[in-house]
Amino acid sequence: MATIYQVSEAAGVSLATVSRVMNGNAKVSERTRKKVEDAMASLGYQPNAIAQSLASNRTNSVGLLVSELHGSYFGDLMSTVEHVLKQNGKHVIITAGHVDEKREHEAIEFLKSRRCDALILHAEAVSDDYLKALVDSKIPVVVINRKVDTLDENCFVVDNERGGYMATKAAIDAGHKKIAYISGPLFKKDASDRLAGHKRALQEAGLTFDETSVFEGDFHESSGQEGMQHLQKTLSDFTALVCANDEMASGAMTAAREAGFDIPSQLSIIGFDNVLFSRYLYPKLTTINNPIHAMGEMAAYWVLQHVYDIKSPIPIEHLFVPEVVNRDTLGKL
Amino acid sequence: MATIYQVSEAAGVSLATVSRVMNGNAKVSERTRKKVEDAMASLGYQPNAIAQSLASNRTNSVGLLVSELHGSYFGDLMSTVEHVLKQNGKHVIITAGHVDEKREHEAIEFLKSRRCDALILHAEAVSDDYLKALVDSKIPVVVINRKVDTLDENCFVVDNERGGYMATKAAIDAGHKKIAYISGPLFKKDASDRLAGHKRALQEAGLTFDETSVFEGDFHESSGQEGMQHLQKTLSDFTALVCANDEMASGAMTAAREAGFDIPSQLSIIGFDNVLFSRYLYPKLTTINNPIHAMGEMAAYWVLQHVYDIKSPIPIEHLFVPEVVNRDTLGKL
DNA sequence: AACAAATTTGTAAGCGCTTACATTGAGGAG
DNA sequence: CTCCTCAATGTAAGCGCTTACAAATTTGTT
Repeated sequence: MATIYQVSEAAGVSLATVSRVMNGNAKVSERTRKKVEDAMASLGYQPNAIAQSLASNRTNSVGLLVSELHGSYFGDLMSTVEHVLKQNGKHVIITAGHVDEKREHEAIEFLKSRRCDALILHAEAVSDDYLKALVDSKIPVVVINRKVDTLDENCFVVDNERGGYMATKAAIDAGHKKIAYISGPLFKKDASDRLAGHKRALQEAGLTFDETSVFEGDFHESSGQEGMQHLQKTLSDFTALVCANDEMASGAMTAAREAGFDIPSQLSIIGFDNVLFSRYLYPKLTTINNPIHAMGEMAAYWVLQHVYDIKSPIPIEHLFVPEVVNRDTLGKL
Repeated sequence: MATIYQVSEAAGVSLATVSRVMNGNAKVSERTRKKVEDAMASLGYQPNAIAQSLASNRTNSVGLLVSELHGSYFGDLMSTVEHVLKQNGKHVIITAGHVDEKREHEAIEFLKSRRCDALILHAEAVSDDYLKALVDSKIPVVVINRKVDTLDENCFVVDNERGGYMATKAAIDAGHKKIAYISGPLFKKDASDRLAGHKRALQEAGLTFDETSVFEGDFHESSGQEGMQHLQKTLSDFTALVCANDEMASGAMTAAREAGFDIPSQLSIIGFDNVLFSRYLYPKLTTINNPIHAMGEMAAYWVLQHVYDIKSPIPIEHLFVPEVVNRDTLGKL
């Protein structure tokens, strides 16, 4: 593997000059530039990014922490962030935190040790204080899908309360009066916000909220099944079921079908997130769009603007609004 | 950010000693080790991975090229590879090639420029010659889901021909005589292999293969829909449809349903890959398991063994066998 | 107690780059 | 022709580590 030294020798110039043509930031005469470029080409020279980073204190890479490397939601997020950043010559280093405090922490430390120029975090398990300390530590950080008190400028979130409200409102508008709910784990902010929205919609419509009509799941498909089975036993005659995410909605659909319900004529189901596969379900799932694509894009633009001085083509916004995606699982009553 | 120099000063030892306790590879007395560790802790020292890499010529990171960052197939692959490697203290740097020769090439060059210790490639677009040159260039490389002639030792593949055979055989065993096929883009080896298996199963059963019974898709859902619509017009009375992947099977199911077919009583459908969402489809898709998980794991173990001298817990194998996953879309005739 | 061997620690030379600063050489002004 | 300016290039000091080798210290022997 050729080094800059060999290139400089082949071209008959100094190291510094080779560096200059590589980075294109200082004046180099046309003639020497040509010589250097020829030398590079003939040696098959490839700069050592590690050495560049060490010397320049810039890695041109941004760290991305996701909870999992699989699943539609994170797939979307990774794709989007990578797309925007790569277009601008920056690279993404992806790590997974698995919704575990220790592992998230390690993952973030790893990204820091790789000297990423910035971090984009979908961190669910680490504490607010840790995130605040991180921001204070000077490394540019943005947080996706989580609102940390004094860090408004760094957070990009969807209005989960509003989304939960919209889901239930949609059911109410379709004539449903008895609406069950399968929530996510309520210690998670997004889960409890969505449930709060559900309650608000109920109240606004003059319907009374009843504890027994909600089942607390864990955002995974299986808990959607469990939830449906449970609700069916304990709660009579509900005609609509709002689920706090699409995975659980899918599980609930399976359980409902097994119990002999036709969807949507006998039971309406509404999901949340609008992940890719919600379209593949049968019937196609009516859900709330979680603009993860837009958030990822925005986070990437924020980084470009704040870290690399590349102006964002769109104004930076921090709060995203969800919307109803009407498909086939919500029936009119 | 503290440096090794500050630690050495605080601990009252030399740089080298600090380095030694960090790496734990040379003898250091208990007392000095303690001093150094205390100094590290009190300074919140975090080694600069970039500098370590430059000096040691080891990055402890392996590059992973996938075609896309989203989708179940690649999600599985990334998760598995990361899991195995992280357990052994190695990190994964993920890039996407988007099935485009130029972009795959760039992605690989990026990984090389980051001085990854090894590369795990799901490369679909670059040439065999390029891959051979890469292997020759001394950087440890493994190739997933693609067989390159002289590179047996570096390739991990599923027996696609056999998988195609099994899919069609399953339909035949269930009593089907007229079987349609939606293939992937035939310039791709896996797609043509699967089709070859299909033909062999037909032949073995004494059924004649007919060009008009196959539609060439592109592995995406929409081409499954198109394929179904096309076949339905041009081909009469087929009772089973084998699709070269699950996405297309999903599309075909949608189109079939729209055309009024009941699955599986009127039309059986078989997919390929057994990606996560195949379980969410309704009816649940009968498919061929593509052991991407096992391949990813094996590739990671290969790297651990060949690059880091960590013995693989399982024997290294290069050819993986697919298997039928019986669910609900294949009906008996 | 004296010395060799074994163990622990220190010294300093890189790893492949970037960049502040110094040098060189043209071209223009007087 | 001399002096100055400015653009182009070179020099060399790091960036924060690892590691061969040398030096110092400890341990074991007799």
